Amino acid sequence: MTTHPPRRRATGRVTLSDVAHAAGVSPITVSRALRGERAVDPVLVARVQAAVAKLGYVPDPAARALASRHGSHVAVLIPMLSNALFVDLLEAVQRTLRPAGYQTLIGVTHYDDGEEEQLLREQLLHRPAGLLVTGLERHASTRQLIAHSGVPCVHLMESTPSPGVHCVGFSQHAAGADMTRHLLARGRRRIAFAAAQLDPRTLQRLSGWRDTLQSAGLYDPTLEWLNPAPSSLALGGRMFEQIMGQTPPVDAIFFCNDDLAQGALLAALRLGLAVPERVAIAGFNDLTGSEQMLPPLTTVRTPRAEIGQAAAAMLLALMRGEPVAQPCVDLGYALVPRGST
Amino acid sequence: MTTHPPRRRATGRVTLSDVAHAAGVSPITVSRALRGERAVDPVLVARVQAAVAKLGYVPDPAARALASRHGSHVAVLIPMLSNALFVDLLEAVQRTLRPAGYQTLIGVTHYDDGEEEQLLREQLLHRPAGLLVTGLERHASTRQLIAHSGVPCVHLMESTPSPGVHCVGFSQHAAGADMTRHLLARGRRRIAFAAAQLDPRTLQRLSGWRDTLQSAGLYDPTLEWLNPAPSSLALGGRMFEQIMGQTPPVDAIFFCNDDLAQGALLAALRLGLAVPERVAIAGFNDLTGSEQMLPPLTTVRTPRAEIGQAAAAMLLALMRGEPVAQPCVDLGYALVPRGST
DNA sequence: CTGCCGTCGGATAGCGCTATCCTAAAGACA
DNA sequence: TGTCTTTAGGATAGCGCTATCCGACGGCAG
Repeated sequence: MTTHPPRRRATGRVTLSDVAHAAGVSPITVSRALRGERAVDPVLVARVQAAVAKLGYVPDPAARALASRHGSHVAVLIPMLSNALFVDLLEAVQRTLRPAGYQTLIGVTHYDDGEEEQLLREQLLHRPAGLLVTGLERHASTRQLIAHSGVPCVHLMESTPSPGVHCVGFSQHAAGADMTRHLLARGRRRIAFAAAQLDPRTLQRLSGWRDTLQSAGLYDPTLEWLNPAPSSLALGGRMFEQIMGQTPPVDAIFFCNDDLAQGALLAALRLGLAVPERVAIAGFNDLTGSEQMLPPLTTVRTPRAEIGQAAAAMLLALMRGEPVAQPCVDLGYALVPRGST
Repeated sequence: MTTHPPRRRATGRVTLSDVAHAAGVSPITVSRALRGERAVDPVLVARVQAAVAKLGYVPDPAARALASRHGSHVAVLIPMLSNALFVDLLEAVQRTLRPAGYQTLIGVTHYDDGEEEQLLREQLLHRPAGLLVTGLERHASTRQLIAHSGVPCVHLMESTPSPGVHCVGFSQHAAGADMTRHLLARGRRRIAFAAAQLDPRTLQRLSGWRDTLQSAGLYDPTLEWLNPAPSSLALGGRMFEQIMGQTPPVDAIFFCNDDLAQGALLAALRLGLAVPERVAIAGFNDLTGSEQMLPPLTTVRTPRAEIGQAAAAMLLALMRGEPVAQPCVDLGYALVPRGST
C-alpha cells in the first residue's frame, strides 16, 4: 500500500481524499471509479462505493468544472417562457437531463437575435456540457459562437437535415400546408393567414399555407395578415375584427398559433359571428384551453414533450461522445379537427 | 516593481495573470480591483481596467466558485412553469439579477415538498450565491437545509413578518377576504369558493373567504369546493358544472385562480347560463385573457412582476452583505371588478 | 527465457481564481 | 521623535477535483 495524504480540514464537506482514505486507495482512483473513466478493479470500485455511501460524499461541481474544463449543466435557449409550447419543451428536457446528473440553465431570448447572442456568450463562459437552442436560423456570428465553442448542440422544433447539425422537430412547412388543405377540404376558398411574432417557424408555416393556396389557384396576397407584435389573446381578437372587415370576405382564418385563435373565437362570440358557419378558425400547437373553447378549436398538435425528450436524449449521447444514429429527427405532428372548422 | 510569473499557456483563454502582467501588477491586485474588494489605488484600478479591455478578459465562474466557495448564480424554486404567475415572477427576477452578473438557476418543484427538498439539495451543492423560494411554508427539514446552508434567502408571494425571514409578497388572506366582500357588496348571498392544487397560498385565500362569510353569517361548509388536482381550464369547467348542480343554488363562485374561472366562464357559455345574472364568477391573479372573456372576468391583480423585482433587489443587498431596511415587504394587490360580477 | 505490449494504480501538476497572512509605508497621537 | 495604528500591495497556499505521465505487473509470442 502506498502513502495517502491524511484527512485534514474541519469543514463539513467530505472530499474525494476523505473517500480515498476510507477506501484505502488514492484519490485519482476514487475519481476514476466514480466516473467510470478507464477500467478500475471491481473490488476497488466496490470499496470506493462503500466509502462514498458511508461518508455521504458528493462531488463538488465547481471543482469538477474547473479541473475538467466543462460544467455539469446544459444551457437551454428558448424565446419565451410565456408560451406554453416552450414550457412543455423545458419540462420534458429537465425530466430527461436531471436523472443523468445535469442541471438545466434556462436563457430566455425574447425572440431577439442580439439578446440570444449575448445570452449565449454568458452561458458559454460557464462552460456548459451541452447546448439546446430553439430553431436553426440565427445570426452567423451566433452560429459561429456555437461551432467555435465545441460544445455539443441540438436544435429544437425544426427538422431540416444539414451536415454537422443535430436537430429534433418536425416540418413546420408541411404542418402549415396540411392545415390549409384541411380548410380547403372543408370547402373554404378565401383562407386568410394571420400571424404575430413572426419568428422563423411561423414564417415556415406561412409558406406552407401560401404554397398550398397557390397550387389551388386561391392565393391572394391580401389574405396575409402579419403583425410583428407579440402574440396574445387580445391581439388575436383585434386581428379577427380587422380581417372580418375585409372585402371580399374571408371564409376561414388560419392563425399561426392557438393564442391568437382563442382570442379570435372570443371576439367572434362577442360580435355574434357564427363559427364555423360564417368563418372557420384554425390555430396551431393545441395549447391548453383550445379544446374548451366555444366552439372547440381546430388546431395542430405538436409533439413538444417528445421533442424535448428526444433532443435531451440526443444531447446526452453527444455529451458522452457516443455516436448518434440520426442527427435530424422528425417527430411529426397531428391535425386535430374540431368544431371551429 | 516586483516579480510576476510569466504568461504561459497557449489556450485561447485570457487569465487573471495575463491581465496582471499587462497591467504591471500582481494577480491578486487585479482580482481586488475587479471585485472592488478592499481599497486599491485608483491609478492601478485604471491600469487594470485598461488591460482587461485590451485583452478582453472575462473571469472564469468555475474558478471563482471554487476559490470563493460560492457561485455567481441564484437558485430559484417555483412550483410550476405552466402558471403564468410564476413566469412573470421569473421574468422580473432575471431582469434584475442578470445586470448584476448573476445567472438564474430555475428549479420546478411541481408543488411537491419532497421534490422541493431534493431540488434544493442539488442546487445547494452548486453553492448558489442566493436563494429565492416560493412561499413560507415547507417541511422543517427543508427549512433547516436553507438555514444551515448559510445562503441568503428571500421568500416570494407571501408577506408574514417573522424573525430572520426575508419575504416579499402580499396578504393572500386579505385578498381573499376583499374579493368576498366585493361579492357581498354585489348582493350575493351564497358564495362558493372553488379551488384546485390547494397550495398554501390558495388555502390562505380560502380562509380569507371563510372568515368574511362567517362574519356575515353566511358561511356554509358545503360552499367549499376543494380539488387537489392541478388547476386547468377543463377542471374549472367541470367544477362549475358540479357547483351549479348544488341546492340551494349558489349565486356566486370565487375561484382560487383565473384558469379555473376562465374554464367556468366558457362552461357557462356552453350551458347557456347567464353570467353574472344567474351566477357571478370571480378569479384570482388577473392572467392574460381574463379581460377578453365573455363577460370579462372580475379578478384580483397581483403585483408579481413587482414582487420578483423587489425580491431580487433585496437578495442582491443580502448577498452583498448590506443591511435590509425592511425584511418583509407587502406590495399589496388590486381588486379588478369586471363584467362577470 | 527474453522482450514487448496492454492493463491499471499512483504521483504529480495544475485548472484560474481568492482567502489569508505578511510587510512596507503612511498617518495618528502623545 | 518614537510608537501605535491604519492602509494597501504582494507572496503563499490552497479550493476539490481531473489530465497526464509513470511505472509495476502479468500475459504472451518468438
